[in-house]
Amino acid sequence: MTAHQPKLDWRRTHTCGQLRKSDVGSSVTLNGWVHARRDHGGIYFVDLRDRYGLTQVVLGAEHKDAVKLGPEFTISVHGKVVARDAANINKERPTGEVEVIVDRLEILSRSKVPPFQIDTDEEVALETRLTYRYLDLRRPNVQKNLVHRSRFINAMRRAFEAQNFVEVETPILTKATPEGARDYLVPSRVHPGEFYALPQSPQIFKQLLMVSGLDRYFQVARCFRDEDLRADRQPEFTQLDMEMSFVEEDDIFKTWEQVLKATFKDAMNVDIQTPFPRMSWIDAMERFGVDKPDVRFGLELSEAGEWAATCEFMVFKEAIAKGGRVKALVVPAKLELSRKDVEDTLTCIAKAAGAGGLAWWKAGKEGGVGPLARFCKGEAAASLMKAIGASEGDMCLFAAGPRNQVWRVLGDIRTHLGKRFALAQQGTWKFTWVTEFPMFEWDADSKRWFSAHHPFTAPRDWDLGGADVGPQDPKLGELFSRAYDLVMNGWELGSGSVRIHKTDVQQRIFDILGIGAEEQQRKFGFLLEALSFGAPPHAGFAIGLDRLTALSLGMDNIRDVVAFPKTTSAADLMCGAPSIVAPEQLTEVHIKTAVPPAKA
RNA sequence: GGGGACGUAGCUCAAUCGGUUAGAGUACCGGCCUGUCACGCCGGUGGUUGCGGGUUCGAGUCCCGUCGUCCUCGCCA
Repeated sequence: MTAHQPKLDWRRTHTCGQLRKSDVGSSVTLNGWVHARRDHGGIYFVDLRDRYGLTQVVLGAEHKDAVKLGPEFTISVHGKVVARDAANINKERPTGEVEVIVDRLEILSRSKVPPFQIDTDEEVALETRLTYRYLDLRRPNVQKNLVHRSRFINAMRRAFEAQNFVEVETPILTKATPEGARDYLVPSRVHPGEFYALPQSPQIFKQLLMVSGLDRYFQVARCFRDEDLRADRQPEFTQLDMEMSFVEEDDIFKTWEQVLKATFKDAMNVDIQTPFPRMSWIDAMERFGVDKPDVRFGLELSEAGEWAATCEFMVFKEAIAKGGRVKALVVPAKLELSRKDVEDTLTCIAKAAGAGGLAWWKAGKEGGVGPLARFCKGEAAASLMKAIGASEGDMCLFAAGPRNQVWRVLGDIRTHLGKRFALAQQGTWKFTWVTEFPMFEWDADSKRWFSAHHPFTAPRDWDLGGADVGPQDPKLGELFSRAYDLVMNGWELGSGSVRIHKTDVQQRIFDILGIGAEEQQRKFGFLLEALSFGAPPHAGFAIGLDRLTALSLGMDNIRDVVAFPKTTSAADLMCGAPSIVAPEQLTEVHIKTAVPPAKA
């Protein structure tokens, strides 16, 4: 007659971040990982950790198992919640006023000694962290980034749904595109010698959804680009992608301003300023020298062309005569740039940006100091100071040459100075819409035009002669598009455009890009066909969620907000991807590699 | 594809001008400790200095190559 013994239940009644003074007296069961252990001979303390926090559990001498507990063992403890003596309260922890006196300990899972310590904030080499990413993610500071990301994305979802958007999934196995980034290819088993491509973005599909009448679409979309990596670029990344019908730029801007305002409030309780200021691309370049200006600080570029045209400094004079530009960056005297700073560091930046050198002048009514001083005698000094808005003692830096180079030189220097003097106020999020980008960019190597944004972007000024010029016409470089970027704190967060919704316009753009009629049909026939069935005017936008969530945490490496990121060489150190595959697998998909089987 | 930095104990780092047996902290193992909270104290194990070659009486250190990680230029419609 064996009485039926109910099996002891090891499952938790509370999490490790939950217990407070109000729980004193109750019996609880906690599950978690052994974080830190403190053995005092007759008494043994364990900080038990789970996603929610740490709770100190106390084991008396009767628990012989306790001394066998290793770091990162997974255990279950049952016991009574007691209040700590005033002297023993840990003010650093939310659970620090209580502890659990354990009457039952069960080891759920043992652990090998971990390759690095989970219970410290010691910096560990990324190589090791990524190899054991599942352990790295146990570290509270790393884990909280993923939790934040989840909260952030869900807040965005709610904001879009509140505005009647429909979330639609688009294919991952799709078609290679001739323009843009390098595609990741997937061989087809069923169609020998043919390939799918992973999407660089859901661009064409979302436009087709507008043709379908979905009207408002969004998606948390994974995108793939086979290009080299950076701190802010992974080969696969996530966009919050959207598209709207019967709208123009304004509507997209307003929608996103609402979504981002709601998201920052919802996920972070941060109030961001809306509407976001708008700035044309040409203004951004002229004022800041870059298309993604950090507007948290001033230090804007000034115009020196008029002064340069009549000055005695031949480099300036000739630059203007050749149709180039001369601009200046006036660095206030209080920032204290030394001659060495200018002639070493800043000149180095200028040269890297394509300049021959960096002309400088410490402004002064008596002619100032520096290489430019001898051209600034008498009236010239005063007129230059007036032209560029400099005061006595300011350090004035000049770039002369083709406008793209002038912008870049001074833009790079401005960005550098912003970082060096910490000019940007931390903890603020300043958004700007940058609008009216150039339509085409000339590629000197292939001697043809490329879309600055993508080939489906509507031109702003179709009448400017664009409809008649041939595909080699330099005038195409003067055309602007209806593309726009969202910039925050000097980062490009996302981009979008008003789209072409007419077949003939789309065909004309393909013509200019050197995509012939036959190729247009083969590669984009379905899109051109779709546009011929009453396509509504539409526009869209996509934001890089990895960058946005990283920035909202004050980080500048997106690996910190990606669960399983890849290295600079696009490898996954944990699972060992990419890897060779069995010859049979290759045969099945009709692939023969040109690489000898060296690393087997 | 180019440039730069780095690679030493499980982890984080040190090692003088090229010179004795490559050290420290931490982790781990053993011992002690009933109020700690990154507990403390005592003792111990632990090294193909990424890998291969070269120079040298002698290489962690210098040279060449290679692999890996990071940053960056090109690239990323």
